[in-house]
Amino acid sequence: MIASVDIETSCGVTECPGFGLSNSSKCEHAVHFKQNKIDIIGVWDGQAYFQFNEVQAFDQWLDNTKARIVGHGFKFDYKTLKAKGSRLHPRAVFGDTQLLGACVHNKIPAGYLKAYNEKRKELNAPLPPKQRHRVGTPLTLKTMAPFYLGVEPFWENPTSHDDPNYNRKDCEYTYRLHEKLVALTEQDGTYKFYKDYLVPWQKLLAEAEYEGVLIDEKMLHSMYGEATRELRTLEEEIHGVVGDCFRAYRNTLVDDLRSDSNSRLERYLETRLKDKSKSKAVKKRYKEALTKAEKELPTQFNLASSQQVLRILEWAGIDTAVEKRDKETNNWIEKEGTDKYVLKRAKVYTKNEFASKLLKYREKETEVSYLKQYINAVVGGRIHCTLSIVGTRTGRLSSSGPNLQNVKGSLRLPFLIADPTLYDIYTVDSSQIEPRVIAYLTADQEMVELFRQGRDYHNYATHKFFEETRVIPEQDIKKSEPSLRRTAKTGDLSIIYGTGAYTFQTMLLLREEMAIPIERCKEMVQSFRDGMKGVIGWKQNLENQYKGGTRIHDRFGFLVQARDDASIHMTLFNTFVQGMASRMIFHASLMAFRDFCAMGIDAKPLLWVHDEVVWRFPKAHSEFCRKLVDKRMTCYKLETPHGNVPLDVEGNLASCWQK
DNA sequence: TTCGGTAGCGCG
DNA sequence: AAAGCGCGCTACCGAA
Repeated sequence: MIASVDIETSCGVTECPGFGLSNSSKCEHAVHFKQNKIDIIGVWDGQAYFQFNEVQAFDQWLDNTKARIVGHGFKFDYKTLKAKGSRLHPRAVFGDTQLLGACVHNKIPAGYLKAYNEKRKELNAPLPPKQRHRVGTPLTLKTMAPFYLGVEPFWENPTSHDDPNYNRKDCEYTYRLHEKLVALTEQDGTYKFYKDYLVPWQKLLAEAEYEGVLIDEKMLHSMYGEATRELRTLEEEIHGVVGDCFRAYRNTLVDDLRSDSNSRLERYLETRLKDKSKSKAVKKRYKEALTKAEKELPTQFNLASSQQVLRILEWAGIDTAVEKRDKETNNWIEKEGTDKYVLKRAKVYTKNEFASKLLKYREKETEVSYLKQYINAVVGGRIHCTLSIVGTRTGRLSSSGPNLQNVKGSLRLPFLIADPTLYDIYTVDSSQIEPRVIAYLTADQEMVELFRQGRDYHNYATHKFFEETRVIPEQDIKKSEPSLRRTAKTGDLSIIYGTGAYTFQTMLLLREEMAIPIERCKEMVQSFRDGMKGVIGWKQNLENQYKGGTRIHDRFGFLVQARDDASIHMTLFNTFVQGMASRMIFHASLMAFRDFCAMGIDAKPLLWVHDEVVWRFPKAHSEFCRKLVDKRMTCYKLETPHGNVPLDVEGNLASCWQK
């Protein structure tokens, strides 16, 4: 028997002012599986609706019926149920309509969503803030049920989320949606991908999110304190330098206030004031208000304001002109910017010291804001991010709440990941998986041979970029031409995806602080492309097929799609390579995890950063586990007419997360 | 006061 | 076409 399940939750932190509220401005506890409480567990078995308030009753029902459960975005429900003591086993979880929705070809069109969200806006207007209808996306039940089932859109009262009637509706619609979307995906030929990969992947993610990663809170706080102090020093230094500039800026603000005050006063005296004898008193009032406003003006620049930084940069003689693409017309337009590119340009081309100062400040400021995020995210000594498997078009994972896929290398020290007395932490990444996947897909003979012979891709690329280096044996490039190799490394992957000379120049400036004339960049890009004719040709052919309506699937059965609002040339091939690489790594972690489970070894992957996986291994078995994980990551058969492309991994066993 | 868009930045 | 792609988060800022 299949049954759909949906739970309603609210803040479960008794000392929180939002306690018991499902959707309040007080807190976000209702959506954290460790901080929420369950108000309703609703179940629809196709015939009848049941409701439980206690997980024990739900477990009892599950034991009796042996139901196979479907849900919508059920990972959250699963974690919450488990955290409240439910014995719900992953085996009992049969499907998820959100994952099905990601697989069906006929997705909700943009126009439909637009209409939905306009209606939403209308209904939201009279509602109190923070208690409004949430935005409808292509994968929310609120939009999927009306679209695929033809039922009326249903607008829950957002202030009382625990209304049993709404829960019943959610359960029923999930149940019907499941039947409908299974049929649709079977027609589309995507059901197999959903069943064999997405559902098991989702279950693995649920286990990892549930466990979370252990944090050394003491270290985290001390790093935050230290970074904050350093930031303050850098900030003071900058404010000390820009004093003149600030006073000029402040004068313009004062002038603005005065002229604004004057014009409002005049208008008032002319049009509103009937009793002219009161004009003196009015003037006095305006004068006082003006003085007060002037007193409240800032006493120093806000360095987080790009508008104000722009003034500083102009004062410091830094060129702020940048050229960007207009989103609508796709034309190049002149703009002003204060970003890293502008600052590095000033630092490298004109040796501007102020630019260096600001770069240092910005870097520290980012560290502080990241550390703050992590401090706020710790619950019970751990951070539990959410890993979304349908959040990206490419099929990569995305991480949120907080995003643990963009943690600066220098900030990874407090991430113990798991109890160091019991576990070793294994950080393993797949070496150069994207060019390897490219070699496999394109079956380019040179690239296949390159990897088969265990050679280095960046050395190879250096030969493609710089004709004059071809007299040097490839294996000697790294030590005899390190600078050229770094240049090649900067562009050897992205140029295949579409990077041109101008972007290449920018990347060289940002990453290597190299100042290369554009003509030289053009030559390098051209030279590289000429050397990669096989790969570029395959890419072109893929794009032509896609334009002709061919459905492109990767070896997992994943449908490869270009971005709607961008050119196929820029996104299709990248999507194929990036996504497939990520699926290979993720699936390898599932295979290894299953191996460990079968052997009774308590090893688990806890974090995925695209081509990097962070595991915890029981100390007694870590060497064995390491070998098995490496094997699972490298055992894919990437067959080409020129032989199989080998894979390679680089792993590090330690007591915390390694860079 | 809130909302939505933008700028900027981190990771792969 | 001077065409890298893929994400999430914070602060700012103008409009409502």
